[in-house]
Amino acid sequence: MSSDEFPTERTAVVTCGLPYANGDLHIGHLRGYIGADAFSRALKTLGQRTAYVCGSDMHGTPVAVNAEKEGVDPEEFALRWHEQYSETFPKFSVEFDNYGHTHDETNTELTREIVTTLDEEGYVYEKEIKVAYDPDADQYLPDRYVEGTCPYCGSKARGDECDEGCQRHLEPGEVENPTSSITGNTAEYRERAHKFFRVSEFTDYLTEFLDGLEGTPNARNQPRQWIEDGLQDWCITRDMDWGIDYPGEGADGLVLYVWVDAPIEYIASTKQYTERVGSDAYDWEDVWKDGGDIVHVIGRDIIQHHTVFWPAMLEAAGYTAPRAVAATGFITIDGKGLSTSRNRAIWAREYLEEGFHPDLLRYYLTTTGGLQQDVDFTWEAFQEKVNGELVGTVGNFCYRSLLFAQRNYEGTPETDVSDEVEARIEGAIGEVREAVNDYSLRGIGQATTRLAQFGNEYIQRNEPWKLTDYDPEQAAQVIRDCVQLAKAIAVLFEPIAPGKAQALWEQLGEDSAVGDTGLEAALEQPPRHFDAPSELFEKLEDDRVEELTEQLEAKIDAASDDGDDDAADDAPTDADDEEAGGDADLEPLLEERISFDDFQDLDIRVGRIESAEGIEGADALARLEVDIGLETRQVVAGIKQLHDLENLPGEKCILLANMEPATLFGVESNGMILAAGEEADLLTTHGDADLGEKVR
RNA sequence: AGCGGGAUGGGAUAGCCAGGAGAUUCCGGCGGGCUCAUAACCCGCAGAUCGGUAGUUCAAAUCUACCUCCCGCUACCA
Repeated sequence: MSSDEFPTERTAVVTCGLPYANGDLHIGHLRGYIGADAFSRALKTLGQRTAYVCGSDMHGTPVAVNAEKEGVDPEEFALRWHEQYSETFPKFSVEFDNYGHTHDETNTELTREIVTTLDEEGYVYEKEIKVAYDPDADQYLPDRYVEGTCPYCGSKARGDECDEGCQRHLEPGEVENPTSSITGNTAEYRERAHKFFRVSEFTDYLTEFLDGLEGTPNARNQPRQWIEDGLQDWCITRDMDWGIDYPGEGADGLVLYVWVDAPIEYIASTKQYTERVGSDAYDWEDVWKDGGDIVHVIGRDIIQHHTVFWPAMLEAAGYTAPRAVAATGFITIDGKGLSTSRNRAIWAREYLEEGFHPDLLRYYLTTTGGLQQDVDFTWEAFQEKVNGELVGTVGNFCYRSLLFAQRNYEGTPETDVSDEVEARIEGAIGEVREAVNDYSLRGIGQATTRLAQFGNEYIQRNEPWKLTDYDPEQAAQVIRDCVQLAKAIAVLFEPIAPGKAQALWEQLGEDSAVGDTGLEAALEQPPRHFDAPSELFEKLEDDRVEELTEQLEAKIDAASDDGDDDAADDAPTDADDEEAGGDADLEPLLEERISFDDFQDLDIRVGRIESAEGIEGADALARLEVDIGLETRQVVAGIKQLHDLENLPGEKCILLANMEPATLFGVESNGMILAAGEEADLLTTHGDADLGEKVR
C-alpha cells in the first residue's frame, strides 16, 4: 500500500458501487456515481493516468424473482435496466470510460477464473447445509425468500435474520416452520452441499489492510469490530438458475452468490476498457495485478463487502488491494432515508424532467456536507446553493469579467497576468490537489467557488470601470487578471461541473475540451479574442422552489401513509423522562380518520396485572403478567421507571390483545398495555367491567 | 443490543486524525459601498459557555471516560 500523493506514477482506477438492475435510479444513487465521476475527473486533471469504470449488477435473487413476476427472462429483465442506466448516466455527465455488466462475457470468464484460483489455492471448501426448498414450486429458497419463526425468540423472522424480534443473524436452516415468501407455500429443509470461502483465514491480513486503507474514516472503522468479533466463512453459492455457474466440480445447479461476481466487474470493466483503447494507452493489469491505485466509491451500506470480502478475495487470487474506499453518506428527506419501494425519493428522471442542468445537482451533491455525511435534501437548500454560489459567485464573476473584457478589449487584454493573481490561482490549484488527496469532493468544488469569490472581491477592489478613463493601462491589467481567473475557474470546475466548465471554456474562445487539459492550463494565456459571453447559470425562482417543495411533501406524505407495516412502535420502549420539564407540547391531532372497521380490528380488553418485575439490563422495561379473563398474558411494558412496580399487581388495566408479539431483551411481549403520555399514566376502568371484557 | 456516524452563532455546515490566542463558509438579520455584472457584487456589524459531565494538559471544539438525544448499519437497500 503506497501512500504517496496523487498524482502518482502508477495507473489508477476509480469505481463506484454497481447499480443493481432492479429499479430506477434516484438522487441517492446519483450521489455516489457523480462523486466518483468528479473524483476521477479531478485525478485526470491532476495528470494521473486513470480510468473510471462501472457496470450493472445483473444477478441475484431480486432480479430473478421480479423477472418471474413479469414473466420475462431474468437476463432480459436485467438488460432492460442496464440499458436504462447506460442512458441515464451521461445525462448527469457521469461518463464512464467503460460501463459493462456482470453478466457479460468478460465478467463471467474473469469470475470463473478467480473462483477457480480460490479453489485451487485451497480457500474454498464444501459444507452440507440445510436449505429451504419449496416443493410445490420446485425451487430452493435463498436468504430472505424464506420466512418462519425465530428459534431463539419465537418471533416471525426472515431466513437470514430475525428482523422483527431479537435481531439475530440466522444461518441457513435455522428458521423454524419455513414458508416461501414468494408463494407462501410451506417449505421444507433439504441437505445441500454449498461452497464456502475461508474468509476467516484473512483476519490478520485484513487488519493490516484496514490500517493502510485510505478514503473515508467510516470505511476503516466499521469493519474493525466485525473482524475482532471473528470472521465467519462466507457461503459463496446459491441454489438458483440465474447467475454465474460455479466453475468447479460437484456444484450442479449452484450459481455464485451475487456479491462474488459483482465486485469482479470492477476488474472486468477495466479490462474491457483496455481491450478498447489498447494496453499502451491504459493497461488493466498494471492496476489490478501490478499494484495500481484502486479507489472505490461506494454507499456506506456496502462497506462490509468492500473492506472484508472483496480484499480477501483479491488477496487470495493474487490481485492488487484497493488503495482507498470512500463511503458516501446517504441522502435523506426529512431526515429519513430514501425508499425505493415506497416512492420516497427524488428520481433521476424527475430531476431531468424539471429541466435542471445536471451540473446544478452535481454541485449540490458534491459540496453539501462531507462525503461521508448524510445530506438532507431540500429544494430550498438546492436553491440556496444555486442562487448563492453558482449564480451569484461563480456565474456572476465570469460573466461580468468576460463581458467587460469583450466590450472593451474584444477579448483578453494584451498584458501579462499580475503576480498577485497568478499566486492566487496557484493557491487554488494547491487546494484542488489537497482535496483530491483527502478524498474531499467538497474541497474540489469549494476551491472554485473561493476563487470566484476572490475574483469578485478583486474586481470590486480595483474598479476597472473607473480606471478605463484615467488609467487605461491599469484597467487592462485588472481585466486581464479577471479573464485569467475565469480560465482557471473553467479548468478547476470541470470535475464538478463539466458541462458548465466547457461552456465557459468556449466563451473564452478556446476550442479544445477543457476536460482534456491539466491543471497547468489554468495559468496559460487565454485566446486573444472571444465573443460576448452569456450567463452561465440562471436563478431559481422562489415560486418554482415552493412548487417543488409542495410536490415533494405530498410524495413523502403518501409514502408514509402506506407504511403501516412497520413494526417499529410495537412496544413502548422509550420512557424518557423529559428532564427539561415545563410544558410538554402536545402532538398535533392526526388529520386522517380511520373507519369503524379499522377500529374493530383492535382487540382491546380489560385486564388485571397479576405480577410485575423489572427486566434486567433494561432501563425502562418491566415484565407483566396480565389476566384478561380468557388467559393470562405476558407483556413487556416501558414503565419500570415510572411506576412503583410493587404496587401494580391487582391494578386493572387496558390491554391491546392482538398486538403482534415482540421480543424485548429476550422476553416475549404478547400485547400492549395502554397508557397515556410520557409519564405512562395507566388506563383503567372505573366501573366493574369483568376481566376480558372487550373495549368498544 | 452491538457497531458506525452525527450533535458547533437563528438555519445549514467546516475545523477534530497530526490540541495552542473564543472557531470556517453559505443563507438569514442590521448598517454602509459600488454600479462592470443575473435587484447581482464588495465592505463592516450583531450573534455560539463548539450536546452534557468528569479527566489528561501550561493549553481541548479538537485527546480520554461516562452520559443524553438524532440518523443509520448488522452480511442482497447508494
